[in-house]
Amino acid sequence: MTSTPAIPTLMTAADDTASAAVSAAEAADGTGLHGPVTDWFAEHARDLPWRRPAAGAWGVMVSEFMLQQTPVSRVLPVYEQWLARWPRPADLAAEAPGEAVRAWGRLGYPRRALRLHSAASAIQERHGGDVPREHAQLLALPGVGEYTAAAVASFAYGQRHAVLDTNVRRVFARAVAGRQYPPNATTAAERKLARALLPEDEGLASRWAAATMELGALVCTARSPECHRCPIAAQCAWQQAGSPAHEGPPRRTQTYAGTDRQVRGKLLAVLREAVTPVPQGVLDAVWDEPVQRARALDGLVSDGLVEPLTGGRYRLPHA
DNA sequence: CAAACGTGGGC
DNA sequence: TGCCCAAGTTT
Repeated sequence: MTSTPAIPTLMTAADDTASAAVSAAEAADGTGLHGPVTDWFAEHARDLPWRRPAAGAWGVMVSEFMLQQTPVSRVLPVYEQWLARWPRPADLAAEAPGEAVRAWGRLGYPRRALRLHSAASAIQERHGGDVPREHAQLLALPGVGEYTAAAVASFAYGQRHAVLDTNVRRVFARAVAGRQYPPNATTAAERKLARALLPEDEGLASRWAAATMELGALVCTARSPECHRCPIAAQCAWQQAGSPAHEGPPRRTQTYAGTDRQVRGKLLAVLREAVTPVPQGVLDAVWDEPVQRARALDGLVSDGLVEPLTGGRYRLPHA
């Protein structure tokens, strides 16, 4: 290392110490963080099915859809059944979308099931049935955003991409910016930092992405981080600052009880279990407030999650 | 860019 | 009990 790559700051005066710490560590392995974090990962990584070589790019992609806003423990059983039933994108694409919604079970955010089905169809039509390798082509698939495109390219194909999920953002917020939590929405500064911290070597970059994510999931957790188990605790800006509590606007929380979302969930739960079309009256029983109930059902229909039939009957979408 | 979008487990 | 949080994307 003869030169020190520029490490962007997170743009606040409070981050001077963090920037200095990272810049100083540059002399070692690029950041001083790569070795400790990837070594820790090599020893402590969970043996998750989508990390096994047999999972393939499709397995990785399915897992990424399911893991969006959803804990690993709840994904595991659904993932196994899904891959057993639809081992390739073509297998899913050949099914009615409603079957994807049904198999999604209670994972939540069922539009993901619909989008995964659409993505499988797009893969079949545009990419000959193989999950594309290029970031731009991944990003063009339904339900694939910035994070998922980078994750599939990195985890499935070993490419060098900044993978910025909630875990990584929290790790960087603490280790580098010295803050307890990252901003509510991903910022340009965070993207810049993630790119700057990315190891040059492709293989190492891929492991780094998975390792920082795992560190955030297992050690540097939101509620009660276990800093005594952290491989970079000694270099952590937040630790060095005395673990200051979060400042600024409260992190946005979502309400659920009494919302349309809850009603949609109840309606769809009935339709998932039904083998034959469901009469309006059965759906009416899940929620007593008629205006909200109708609005929720309309929403499900316009989202393509529910198909209205003649005679006021409904079912999961067949095409 | 804020808001919508499910569900369940932990503390 | 009730709030917080979980590998985001879309509009």
